[in-house]
Amino acid sequence: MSSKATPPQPRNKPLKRPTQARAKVTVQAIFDTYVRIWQRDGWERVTTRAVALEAGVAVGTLYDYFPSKQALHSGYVRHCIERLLAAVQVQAVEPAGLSWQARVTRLVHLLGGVAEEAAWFHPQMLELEPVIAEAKHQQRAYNELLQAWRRVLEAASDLPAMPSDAQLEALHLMVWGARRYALLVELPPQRLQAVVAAQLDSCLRLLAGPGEISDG
Amino acid sequence: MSSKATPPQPRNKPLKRPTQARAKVTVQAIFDTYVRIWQRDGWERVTTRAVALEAGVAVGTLYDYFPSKQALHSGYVRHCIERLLAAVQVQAVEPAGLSWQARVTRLVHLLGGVAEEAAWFHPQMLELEPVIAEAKHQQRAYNELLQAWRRVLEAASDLPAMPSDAQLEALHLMVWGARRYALLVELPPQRLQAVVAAQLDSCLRLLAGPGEISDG
Amino acid sequence: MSSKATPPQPRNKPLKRPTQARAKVTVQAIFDTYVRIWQRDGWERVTTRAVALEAGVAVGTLYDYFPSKQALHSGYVRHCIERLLAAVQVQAVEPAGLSWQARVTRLVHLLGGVAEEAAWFHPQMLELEPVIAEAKHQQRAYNELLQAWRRVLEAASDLPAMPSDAQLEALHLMVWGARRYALLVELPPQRLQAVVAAQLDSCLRLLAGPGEISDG
Amino acid sequence: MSSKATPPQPRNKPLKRPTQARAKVTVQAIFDTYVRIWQRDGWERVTTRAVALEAGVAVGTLYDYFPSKQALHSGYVRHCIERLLAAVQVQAVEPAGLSWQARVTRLVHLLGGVAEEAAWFHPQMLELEPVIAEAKHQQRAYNELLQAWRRVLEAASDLPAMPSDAQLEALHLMVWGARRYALLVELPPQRLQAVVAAQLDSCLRLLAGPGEISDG
DNA sequence: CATGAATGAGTATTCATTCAT
DNA sequence: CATGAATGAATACTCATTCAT
Repeated sequence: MSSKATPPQPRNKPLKRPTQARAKVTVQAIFDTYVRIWQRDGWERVTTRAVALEAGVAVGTLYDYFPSKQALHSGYVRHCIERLLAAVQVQAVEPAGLSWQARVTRLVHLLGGVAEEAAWFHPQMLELEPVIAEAKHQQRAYNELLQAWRRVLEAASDLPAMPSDAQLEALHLMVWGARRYALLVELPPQRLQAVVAAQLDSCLRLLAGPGEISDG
Repeated sequence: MSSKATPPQPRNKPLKRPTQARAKVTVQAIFDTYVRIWQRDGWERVTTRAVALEAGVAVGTLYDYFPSKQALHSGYVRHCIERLLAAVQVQAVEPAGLSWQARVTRLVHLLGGVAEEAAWFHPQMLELEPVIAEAKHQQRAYNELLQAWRRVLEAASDLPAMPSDAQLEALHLMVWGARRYALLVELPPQRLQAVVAAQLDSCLRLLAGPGEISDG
Repeated sequence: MSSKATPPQPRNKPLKRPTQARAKVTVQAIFDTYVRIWQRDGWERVTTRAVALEAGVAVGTLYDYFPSKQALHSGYVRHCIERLLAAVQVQAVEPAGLSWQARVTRLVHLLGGVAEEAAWFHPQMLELEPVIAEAKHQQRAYNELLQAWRRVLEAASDLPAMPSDAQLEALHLMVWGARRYALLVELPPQRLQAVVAAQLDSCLRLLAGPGEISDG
Repeated sequence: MSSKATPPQPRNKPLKRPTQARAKVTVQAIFDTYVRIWQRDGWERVTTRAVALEAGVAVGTLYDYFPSKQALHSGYVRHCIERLLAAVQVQAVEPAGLSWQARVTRLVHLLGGVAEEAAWFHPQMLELEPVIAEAKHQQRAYNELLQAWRRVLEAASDLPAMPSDAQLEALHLMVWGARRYALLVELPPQRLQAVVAAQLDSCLRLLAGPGEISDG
């Protein structure tokens, strides 16, 4: 009888799912434009209108697939992490018959190479992620990558001893965290290369066994 | 209707330098409020108006000290990094007569402890920094911390061999980057502790000497 | 990116007339959904898309029958008023041989009961009508209902004296306006009932004849 | 440590209260413009931007005093009802020594005259009120006006008999509701005048006493 | 000097309407 | 002939910044 209306609640689901081929193209164009604007003009210039227009669609179309700017960002990050994990999972164990050192070296380079591989891993984006979204994406990636390390090492039958969980985490944190930090401070490629070599050396030593450290 | 303000034209210079004691107190209050609001209410709530009001000054006064929001942020980060570097520089070399291992251990813990030490090093803030400002602060901190490592190791007369520049950088990147990354993924304290131990072990090995790594 | 629609240029005529039986069903479904959404979710949620989808047709189909949202609303209100007037006209004169008091009582209750009778007379809707459409529907209903009063009273041969036009209008305005206002302020049923009784009493007196009013 | 931020909740209090004289002028200008645009251009054209600009202030200034469009509307309606009630309360009892008939006549004309008195009582606005806001304003006005009737009648010592509560409500509903409805259907002034006379007559009879109604 | 009222460009988001399929 | 993907003008609201008092 009176104005008992359900309170307006923001949409949280996309109106449409990109089922048709045409729609998939649209979504991909939006993702591409999203990251392009970010990199070219900075975060402040990433507006839904700008993304939509530069992607060649109307704002309304963007909102057909992403119910909010936040959802666009989350969707993009999920998309990226999916690709990252897929790449790691496939390549990490692939060529059989490698020494464990070779395997680890491959993985370190694979993880490191991720940055140059594509714009979708621009460090600024991941840096900002926890601020504008939640840490869950990062945490998922962290755990998945930890598993990747484990699988690589388990596949290496000649490894002297499987590292402890803590060692594994240390390994991953050092390799991945150092890489992220290097991108952040924009370490020149040459220095980066040298650093990666030193880092790899360190990893191999850690995995090679206890060794002897003289503690005077 | 009354005062028609000309459209915002950002100034280039701060109008005042905090030369007087009273001014320093004001600036400190602004800094404190800045980080307090950030932590309590999130980045979205950090507005110049909110900061000024909660700091007990008028918005205009805030703008007397900081010509823009950007300048406020930069000023705050500079302030933090100054304190960080001061702490490192003082403590790193202080107690003479330590073994190099002890020195390195001290430094690693010092760097690691920095995050829990105080709010002025809130990780979210540094994560966001490159997005809303430039990378220069991070770069300066990076270089200064690299010097800290060098000084610590140079002060250790019993160190077998001074590491190469690349090794030094690798060392720092791993320690610092891993720590940042651990904060990002919110690694539980217990696991963090184990990881730090493993990491420290790795650092000590690296510095202990070339060792032998059998590369099949 | 695909179909660039020209900016909305409202058409002037409905493209189809619901001549076929199937079309009438569709129109009825749209009307039903229109009012259902309004009542359930409030005016803000009444969007053409929502109406069409919930009615089980495509938006485009809705626009085949109604050239604009405005037209949909107007069509619905016309539909309602048609039904209201039909009900009044049929019932008002029907049982012959009633006293004029009984006739008036019947009409008052009929008019009053209209609100509780069905959703198609939701008061909010009529309240909003003049805002989003024109007053013409209300005016037409007003005039028709005035005629209903006249017919009822003309059919009552035992009525002492036919009231003047002004009296007739006063009668209707009081009965109908009071009812609308009562709905607006959500008068509780019990109080409403008492009020209706008093009101009816007043009507009967007015019609009974001049009476005597001592005006000091 | 992480992004535990209080969720952004829309402001519900004005940032400023119009304490200074200048501010009061501003608020009044906003109110005037609000109703002017509504009447001149219709509800659809009432946008916060339009109101602010035509009132000669910036949008931000409007939002300094009204935290939302809803609040602006509510504030305006409250403002109007306040004025209405003040007028009624003052004038209803004022000239002592009047007959009860004269008092009632005065009140009826006072209530009726309200519409011509000022734009702030435009019927469309009150019609829309329950849709975009809550019924509470209307209910408050209803109750206050009921009290006005009671006071007026209590002040009339020569009134034959105090009407029952139901009769009082019926009286007010008829007078006020009829007037609202007459405005809605845009009854021409001449007919309105005649109707008011008939209505007044009816009221006086109702109050004069039981009378005799022959019910055949 | 400090103040805080006023500014207004800019943001995310909605929804009536069209038309290619 | 129905469909629903795409359109984009328009809206409420924010907040860094200024300057008259």
